[in-house]
Formats: sequence, C-alpha cells, structure tokens
Amino acid sequence: MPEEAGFPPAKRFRPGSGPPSRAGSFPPGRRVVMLLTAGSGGRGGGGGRRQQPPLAQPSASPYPEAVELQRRSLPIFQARGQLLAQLRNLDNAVLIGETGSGKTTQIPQYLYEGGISRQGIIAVTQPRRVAAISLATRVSDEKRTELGKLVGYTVRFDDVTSEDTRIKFLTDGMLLREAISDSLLRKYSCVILDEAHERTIHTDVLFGVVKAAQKRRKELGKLPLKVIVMSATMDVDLFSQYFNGAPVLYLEGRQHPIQVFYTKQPQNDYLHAALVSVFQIHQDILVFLTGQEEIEAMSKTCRDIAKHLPDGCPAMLVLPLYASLPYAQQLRVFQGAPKGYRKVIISTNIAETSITITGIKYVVDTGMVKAKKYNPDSGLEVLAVQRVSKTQAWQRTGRAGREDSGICYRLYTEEEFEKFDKMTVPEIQRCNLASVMLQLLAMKVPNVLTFDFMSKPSPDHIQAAIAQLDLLGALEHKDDQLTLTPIGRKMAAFPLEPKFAKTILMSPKFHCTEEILTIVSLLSVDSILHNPPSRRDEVQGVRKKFTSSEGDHITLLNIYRTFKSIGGNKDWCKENFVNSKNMILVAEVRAQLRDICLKMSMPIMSSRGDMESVRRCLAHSLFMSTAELQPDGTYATTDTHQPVAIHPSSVLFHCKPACVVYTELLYTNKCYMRDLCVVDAEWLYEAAPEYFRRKLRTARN
DNA sequence: GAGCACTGC
Repeated sequence: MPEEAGFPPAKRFRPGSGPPSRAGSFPPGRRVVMLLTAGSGGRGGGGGRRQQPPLAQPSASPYPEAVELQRRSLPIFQARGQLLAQLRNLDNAVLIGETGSGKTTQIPQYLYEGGISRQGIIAVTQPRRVAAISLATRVSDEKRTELGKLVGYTVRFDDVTSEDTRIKFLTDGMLLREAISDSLLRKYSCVILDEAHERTIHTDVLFGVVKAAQKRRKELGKLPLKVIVMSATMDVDLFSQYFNGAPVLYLEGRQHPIQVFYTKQPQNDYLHAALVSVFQIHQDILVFLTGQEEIEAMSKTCRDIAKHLPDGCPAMLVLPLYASLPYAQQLRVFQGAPKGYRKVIISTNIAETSITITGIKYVVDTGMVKAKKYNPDSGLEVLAVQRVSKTQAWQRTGRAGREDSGICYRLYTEEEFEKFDKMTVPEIQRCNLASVMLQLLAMKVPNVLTFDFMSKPSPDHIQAAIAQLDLLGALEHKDDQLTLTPIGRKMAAFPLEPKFAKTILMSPKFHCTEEILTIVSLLSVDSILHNPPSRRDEVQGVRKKFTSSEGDHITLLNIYRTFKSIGGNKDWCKENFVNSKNMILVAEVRAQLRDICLKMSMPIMSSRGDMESVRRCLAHSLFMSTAELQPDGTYATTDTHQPVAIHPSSVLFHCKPACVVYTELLYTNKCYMRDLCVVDAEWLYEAAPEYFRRKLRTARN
C-alpha cells in the first residue's frame, strides 16, 4: 500500500472556490431574456453538464396521469407558456439548460403543441446514437404514441419514422447526410442542435449548413427555418454571435451541490496520486485516467493492494472502463457491488459523456486526457496525453452529483487549474477535413474555402484537405471555382472517408468489388480483433491460421470469409478472439455499402481468391499513403519522407516488405503505420505516374 | 523494435 494511504483526504487536499456563480459568468451587457429558477441548483454548476439519459432507461409509467404529472413537475414546465411565446417569434435562439431541466424532451413537445411543426418536421440532433434512440422512445411515451409515428428517430441502419412523424430525433451526422441531398432541409420547420457545447465535427458543420439554409429559404420566400441551439454550458457567446446575436434563454436544472478539492502541491506523477487517492477515499469512486493500458495496469495494482488490506477495511471491486472493452464487461459498472465491497471504476473520458453511471458520489480527476491534436505544420494528427480543459474538468466533476451531493478530488492545484484552457479545441480544428470538404462540395456550397464556420480551421488545414481530394480525382477547377467531378459526387454518396470511397469506386477495374467491400467495411469500424494482453500467446496461436504474408487487409478478409463460410456465431468469435459486436457491425456496413454500389449500377464481382488484384486495387487508391523500406532497415513515407514504423499490431510487424500501403498513420511515441498491405512499387507508379515521378525509391532503382 | 482517447455517416 502506498505510504500516504490512510491519511484523511483533507490533509492533502484543500477545498476549491468552485466555478463562478451562474449570474457572474454572464458577461455584463448580455441580453438574458429569461431567467427561470426552480429546483435547488448547486455549486458544481458552470461545467459542461449534459442530460443524456442513462443506458438503462426506466420504462415510462403505464399511468398517463403519472406521466403528465412527471412532465408538469419538471422545472421547465413553469416557463412553458413564456418559452413558447418567445420561441414562436424567434428565428434563432440559444438555450442553456442544466442537467435535469428537461429541455431536450420538453422543448420539442412545446413546439409541437404550439403548432410549429404544422408545415414541417421538428428535428432534434444528438451526437450519439443511443441518445437519439432513447430520447425518441421517452418522448413518444410521454405523448402516448407508438414510437415511429408522431415521434421517431433516424440513425444509421435504423430509421424509425413515418409520414406522421413531426418530432424526429437524429444523430448530427445523419442530418448532415440528409443535407447532401437537400441543402435547404426543406422537410424541416425547426432544427434543434442539442449538446452543442460538445462541438462535434458534425454539429459544427451543421451550424454553417442550417445558417445558410435559413438565409436561402428567406431569400426564396419559402417556409422559414427556426434554429435552436441547446447547450449545457455557459459559454454561449460564440453561439449567440454566430446566429446574429440570437437571444439566450436560461433554464435552471437540478444539479446537486458538489464540493471540489484541489491538491496542495502539484503532482508530478498523476498515476501515483490517483492510486493514493483511491485508497484514501473509502467509498465508491469514479477515477479518470487516459487510456486502456494505463487503466488495466492501475486496476491490477489496486486489486493487488486490496488483497492485503487490514481487517475491517471494506473489500474492493475494481472495474476498468473504456470503449474497446467488450460490452458485457462494460455493463458491470452499472451493477451494484456485492455486500461489503466498494466499487472503484477506473475509466477513460468515456464516462464523461457517453456512459452515465448513477450513484457516483466521489470523482477523482487526474486532469489528464488522451486526445487527438492536429499539427498544421506536418499535417499529422497526433494522439497525445494532455491536460483537460476547464470545461472538461467541470464535466468530470459533474459526474459526482447525479443523484445526490458529491465530492470531486482534483489531482492538481487550483493555480494549475486556472491555467487550463477554457474550452476544449473543437474537433473541426483537430481532424483531417477531407470528408467535411467533400460533403460541403456535394451540397454545392458556393465557396468551400470561405465557408462560414463558427470556429474556422486554419487555411492550411483546409488546403490540405482540398489537396487530398484533388489527388483522389474528386475535384474540378473551373474559373476559380471548385466543383466535384462525377467520381467526386459518387464518393460523397458513401458514408466513408473519401479514400475508402475511392477504393470501392476503383474496384470494378480490378474485378474485386466483393473483396474490397469487405475490406473497407472492416476498416471503417472498430477492430474486430480482440487482444486481451493476459492471453497473448493463445491469441497468436489462434490467429496464425488467418495470417497472410500479404498484410493486414488480406488477413482481415480471411477472418471475415471464414466467419461467413462456416456460419460464424458468438462462440466462434469467442474461440477466435474476435469481437462479435464489431463483426456484426461489419456485416451491416457492408450491406449498406453494397446497396449504394447497386444504386449506382456498379458491377459487383469477386476476384475469387486472386488476392493480387485486391492488393493492386488498394495500391491504386491508397497510393498517397505508402512507405518504403530504407537501406538502414527503417521505413519512410513516399511523399514526405516522414520516418514511420510498422505498428506492433500489424501482421507484418516482424517482416520487412520493400513497399507497403497503409490506411492510417498514428503518432503516439513514434509515427506508426496501421493496417498495412504489401504492394509492388510498379503498381504505384502505374496508379499515379505524375505523383510518383520523382518520389519512388524502389521504382527508380 | 513494442502499442491503439471518443464519437459518427
């Protein structure tokens, strides 16, 4: 046990002053149209809290009166009339609502009851599928209608709407996809962008899309489009400014008070500090760390220490939590600990927003997160452990006050906290923009280079995406105007990264569309390979029979084919260390992609075991992502001569092929290539002679 | 020689 264990937390922590009071965080001069007060409110306010329902939804009461009573008891209900009167007359509004304010479930109903949806549907976007589905379920229960009639939802692979649907919950990505076929969003009278504070890349693009649609519809004298932005944080200046100074409406919720403690001294080892804290707080705890490896190691250490606790100390149930953990193991965090046990959940930021665990009173925040950063100089995305933003820290803190008052221990000083960034950099400034640019071009945005983003990505960043699309043959430059080529338009039809869409479109030339559909599907979902570190030898033994010396793509294809040919099921997956949930998803994606091909009247053929055609096809479409073996035994990318290495997860890790294409570069400690395919340098040259004229080392020799 | 935050179409 760590030596400090046993000291009461107060010895090492000191209470913080908490976030600014609500009223205080409004900049002076702000036009606050409405201030609703109901419920207790709390000190923990100010952070990015959200109101996603828990995974396990309590079913609605079978008694209509009870449902109605519950609706009326929500804080928001008292402001119903006032809200509706305001919203009816506004084109734009920004709504801040705390957890439990009921804004997401009630506002769409108020608008519906107020007749807003008579001429068009009310859309409510969500960043996550589960949220869209469970919210639609709840609202349709409240309206006492069948799901899919008055209230429905649309997410990928699942459209539960009908001609009667007036309130439609959908993922932000889904509405964006709809905008490709109708950029004016004609079927909607109102779009509510919920959870806007999360600033997902899709929501950020939608900001621009709905703003443009609103303006254009007005110019054309069509049905006006009402846009409501909903956020759980106070930082709404940007939203309000962007939507022409839209009024901000504030709704108070029912957050419980949370006491915040900071360390007295900066901690240079956050892992050690976290470990000590876990044993000092003899309660159920949620600990935030950065990644799988760290979490597994910490879990093991905690279990080992807990074995030797003195008599009278409650035993400890340690539960790791991260996205790639098999679903059944994720579910364990929702179950109560056995009697006499205390529950310690060690989690990534998945527990910040995606998974809500009720009954957590204690949160330990290391202040660290693993996140993608974009390096505009190299154009590379870097995955790095870094400080959280203030908003993120408040989000974590808020997880302690879901059911009752709580306590949050921050493993950093208050002075350190003050230096954290105010907000997390929006995703749109941290990712490759090729997909976004392709989608905007498909919507016929007049000038993508000057598109009205709320937070503009740098010009270099946009230019890099345009260059990538150009290489893929998606762009046409006409009179200083960028438009899509016929291939570019087809690429936009696929829910894929542009380069994968291109791979599919190239495949008929190599008579291997069936194989490529499988490979692209496998690459576009989370890995189907399950690699428990404790059973590494076993995994290697089992996987050997699928391994191809031609690389990861062919190996994955082998696994999928075997799974299909023997009628694979869950047991087969378990025996072969395959993640069955992801495997099912691959089949769904594949069916969707195949449908799109059929609609385009693409010939769909199989290469019937000829893997060289498949590799040629990959070489012809991924030629900008290649690396070559150097005389010193290392690898360098062909285009920029960036030093790269084969990722340890690759089947080629111990091999040294002369030339490979990869599907992803991942910068962690080193720059790693993931998902490799052995190719012939000659093929690359054939694919893009201009591009490779002076680049290829092997072809030159 | 040695490793993969989180979503979503």
